Amino acid sequence: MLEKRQKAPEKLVAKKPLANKLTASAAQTKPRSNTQRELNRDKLEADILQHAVKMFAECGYEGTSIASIAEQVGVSKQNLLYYFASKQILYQRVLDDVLDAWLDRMNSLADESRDPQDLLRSYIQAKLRFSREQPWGSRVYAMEVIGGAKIYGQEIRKKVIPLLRKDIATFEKWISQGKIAAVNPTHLLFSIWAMTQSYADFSTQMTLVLNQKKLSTKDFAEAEKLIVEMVLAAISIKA
Amino acid sequence: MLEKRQKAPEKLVAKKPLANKLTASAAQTKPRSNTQRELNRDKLEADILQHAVKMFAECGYEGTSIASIAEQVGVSKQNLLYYFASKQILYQRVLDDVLDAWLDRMNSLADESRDPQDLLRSYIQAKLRFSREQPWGSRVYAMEVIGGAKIYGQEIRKKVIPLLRKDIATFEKWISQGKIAAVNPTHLLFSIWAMTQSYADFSTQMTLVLNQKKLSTKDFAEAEKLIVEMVLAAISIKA
DNA sequence: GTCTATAGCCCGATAGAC
DNA sequence: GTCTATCGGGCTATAGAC
Repeated sequence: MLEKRQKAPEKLVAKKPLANKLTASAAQTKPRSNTQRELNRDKLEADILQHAVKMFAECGYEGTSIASIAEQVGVSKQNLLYYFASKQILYQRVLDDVLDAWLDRMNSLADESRDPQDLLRSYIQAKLRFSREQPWGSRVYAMEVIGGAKIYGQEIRKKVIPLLRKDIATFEKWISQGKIAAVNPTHLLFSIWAMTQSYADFSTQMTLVLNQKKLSTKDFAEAEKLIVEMVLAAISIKA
Repeated sequence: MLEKRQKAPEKLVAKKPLANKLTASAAQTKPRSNTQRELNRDKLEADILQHAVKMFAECGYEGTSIASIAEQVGVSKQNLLYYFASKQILYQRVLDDVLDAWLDRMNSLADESRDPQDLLRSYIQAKLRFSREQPWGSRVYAMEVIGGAKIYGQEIRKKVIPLLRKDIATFEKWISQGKIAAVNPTHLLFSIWAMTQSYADFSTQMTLVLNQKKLSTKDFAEAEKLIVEMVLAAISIKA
């Protein structure tokens, strides 16, 4: 099982196969045509990534064949492999993009000019919005973590864990400053993460309960209201 | 993608391949030997299911080969296929057992002799205990749901959704009786589910944050304390 | 960059001897 | 019930023509 995934332990650089240096040198002779080509390449890359994230979310890493992604995009499997040299590189690029988009949205909790209440409200809003707008990315990330993060663990260690620890440290500072109640900061963060994440990961089950085809804007608004209420109640200092 | 999974749309009965009627007739001639055989068969079946749930949790449905499960159990792939006629039947049996064990543990919220506070505390405790004691089952279920419940959706509709709706109805009754605050009952249940479930599904990420090899009893105790606090605070009627 | 062709492997499942 | 043998098919990835 593991051998299959790890039989290529060489450094897999999830970057564009033909780097921009090529573009730079060729741009001196045929600037316009080359720019056009570059645009096409970026467009196709974006197309591939967009379909890949959906298929990985629906079928998992092993359950998704590059042929099926290529079919959705409308290119040949071999052509897809020209842009992404291997399935694992494509998968890592998908997760890179998910993390980048997530990091973009999540403001830091460390802004000292704002109240903990305000910051937590924004944090919950941002994470819920990510679940709503990028459910496939959330799900691919979730499946990777649930399976033990066999492929993307190192990147999670580098990019996600330090951020979570920083958020926990912020909670601890608030507690020591008497700004919020002395709740367990680690599990508070885990709970916020769990509640917001689940609106992407478990939406299938939720829509079955609600008897809807998909979660509506109203559902997310009500979710936000309840989660914010619960978290603010948890950190409010009892009289 | 889908065709592969659904190319066998005949009714897949996830039951023991050789039913007990065989045992009953043979038992009249060779009662002891047959009972012994039956015990061996049950033991082997249990062994297979135990290893299968771990592998499905770690590698997903498509990522797990029946050969790798057989290897773990110590039988041949063909022998495994004698007990479970196909990979999909084995997978469904795994999920059947997960649901059965879960339903066993989860007491109903409908016990009218107990307070909402007590019932919710027990509910959270039971669900957290399931995450702690059967993390693999929880993860297999989670992965199935995240991927859209393509294989097990019908069973979820039949067995899980009605229960969740019943729990929500109980919340609504409590609200109408003035026993708890008028929170959104649906999203309250989603939140409880999310927070408790995540201690199985996201334990990989949690242990990285905590810098531990695995979640400890103490971690679960602290989680329970915070989740119970948050939920009870949410349903407490403001003065 | 896109195509055809195919190598090389793993997989699920079956057939049939014992 | 367990074994050996194997079929038929899908998969990733590469080779090489254009």
